[in-house]
Amino acid sequence: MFRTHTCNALHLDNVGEEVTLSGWVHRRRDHGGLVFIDLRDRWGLTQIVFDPDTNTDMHNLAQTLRNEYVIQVTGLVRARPEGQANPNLETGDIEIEGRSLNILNKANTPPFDINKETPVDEMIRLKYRYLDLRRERMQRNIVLRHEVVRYIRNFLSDVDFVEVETPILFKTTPEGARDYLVPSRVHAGQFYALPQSPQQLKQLLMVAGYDRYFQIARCFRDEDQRGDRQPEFTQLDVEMSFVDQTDILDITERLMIGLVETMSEAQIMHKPFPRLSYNDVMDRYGRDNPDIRFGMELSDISALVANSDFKVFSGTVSSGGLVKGIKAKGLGGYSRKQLDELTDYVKVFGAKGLAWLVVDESDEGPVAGRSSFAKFLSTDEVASIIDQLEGEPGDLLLFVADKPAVANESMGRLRLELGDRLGLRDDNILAFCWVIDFPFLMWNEDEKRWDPSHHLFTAPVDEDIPLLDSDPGQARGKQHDLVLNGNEIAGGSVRIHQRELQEKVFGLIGLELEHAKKQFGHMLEAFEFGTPPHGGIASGIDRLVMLLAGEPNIREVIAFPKSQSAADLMAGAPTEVTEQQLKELHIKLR
RNA sequence: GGGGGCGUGGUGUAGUGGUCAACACGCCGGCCUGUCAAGCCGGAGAUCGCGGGUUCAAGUCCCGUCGCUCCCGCCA
Repeated sequence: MFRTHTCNALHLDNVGEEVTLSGWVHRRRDHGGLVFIDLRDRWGLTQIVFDPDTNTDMHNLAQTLRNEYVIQVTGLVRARPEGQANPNLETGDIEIEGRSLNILNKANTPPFDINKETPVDEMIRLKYRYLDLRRERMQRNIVLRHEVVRYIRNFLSDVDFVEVETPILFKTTPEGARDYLVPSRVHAGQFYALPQSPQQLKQLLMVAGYDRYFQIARCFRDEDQRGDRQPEFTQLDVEMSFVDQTDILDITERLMIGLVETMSEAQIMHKPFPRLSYNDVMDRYGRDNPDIRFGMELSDISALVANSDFKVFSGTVSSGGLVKGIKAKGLGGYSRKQLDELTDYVKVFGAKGLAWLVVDESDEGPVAGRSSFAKFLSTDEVASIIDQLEGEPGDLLLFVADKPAVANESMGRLRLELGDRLGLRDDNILAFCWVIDFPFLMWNEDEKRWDPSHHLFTAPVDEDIPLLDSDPGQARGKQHDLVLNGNEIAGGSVRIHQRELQEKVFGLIGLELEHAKKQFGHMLEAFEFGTPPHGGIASGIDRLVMLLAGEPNIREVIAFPKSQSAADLMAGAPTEVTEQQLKELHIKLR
């Protein structure tokens, strides 16, 4: 038997027991006489004391111990001497008087500190991931991740969901992200694709009558990485039959609230979660994943400046653009340099510039002080702008005039930046909200056609179905996104379950029926065998755990993540393969 | 595909044209019987990511390249 207890288990009431512990040498303190060893396992630390008076040979052996040696110790639990307890340790009231020591395995000096949370270059952490995973931060995150997944499984199982595994080797779909392809040996020249999500399969499970399905599903997308995007990631995938959108939102909301209140100390800002329309959030926050922890909403001043002499504003409005502003409370003292920084910030998102105005005090109330543009406007126009943004002396007003997409995106991002600068984004607050009533279709200017704003199988809002013929851009879809502190953490929709409507949508997005049949024939055919109304949602587990753990990127909550260039720095993947392997797969490199 | 940041002993950093590349932690050795980031003393350890160039002289400047990272594009 390697151990009788783990390293976080012993307390004063175990005093007098002979115990055996196994683990890693976390730290050693060698006093020449006494040798103290902090023994570590996943559960915690226990101090072992080796005393030369107890057993000289064993004490000598203890002096040879080094960090990360794997050892087994048997000894007597005893209370620490008066005043020697360590309140920072769960086991800090006791120690083990070492009576026998067995070195199970020696260890090389690790390339970085395991026993300290010192920063280490990410390349080295990834190369020695198995050592990084030994560190407290990663152990905490990986265990949290397990607890999150366990909570989800229990919750959904308790309300009659069935977990079903779906294939990893599936079929390529040219829509959406780039696929990871797997060559077929048996079928020369043909390829499987790794699923970008189990979308089609979960809908087919509804056709099959499983009614309530979920899966902790691995998904694959061959796109460039971000801090919150890995080539393979994990989704909580959910699909339900005989539901409308409200049913999906309600159960997801119950799951999220239960999960977060169990796993996190942070406070949920709004219960129930606000349900906001796409148009509303775009107007107020400039993006479809708003951070509603703080106000500082955007203000559309297009109408106020449509006829002004300032061509940057009026010209933008007359060509269908927007002029949107934001009030940065108390930042009127910003220097030219700081204003230039903010200008550079919005330029990243396509804005051509940033107009600014500092509000000053006067006898008649707030007036324009320093400004990049006020001189081009009438006094009344300036006054109406200050009035609409509720500018007060000392405030800084900022504006972008551009196409709606650019004005919204750049100002929406600027709002987040200002929120950071003003310390308004408190990590101890979790502000969930639903975004619904998305446009059903988005005009694709490059291809001159409509694209589905969510995916091909999303249903339009019932009352908007006639609009599909008359004014498709105005139709809303039964899509829903769950947003947490400005991060999209789940998204889904009610699906189309009737073939006629599905074919109509294919037609709208310019997908030839013949082509559609080739790609999605199995779906279309399935829909004719008695498909229940259904819908669902999928949630990014990595992002969710990242937010719950307070980590800045999802690599910190994934045991073996890829680098930004999609490489595994530990194992060294991807690699070249042998000529023989290529030959079997009918592949010639070029 | 594009833009920014970083790359110096094992780790984290300092060094922005001129001694022998500095400091902390770690490592090795010695001393040390109540530490818990133990302490004190001593020591080893770096062709400054790689290649090229400018210069009397390059860790430092220039070009290229590789890697990590952040962002834009991309991500139905």
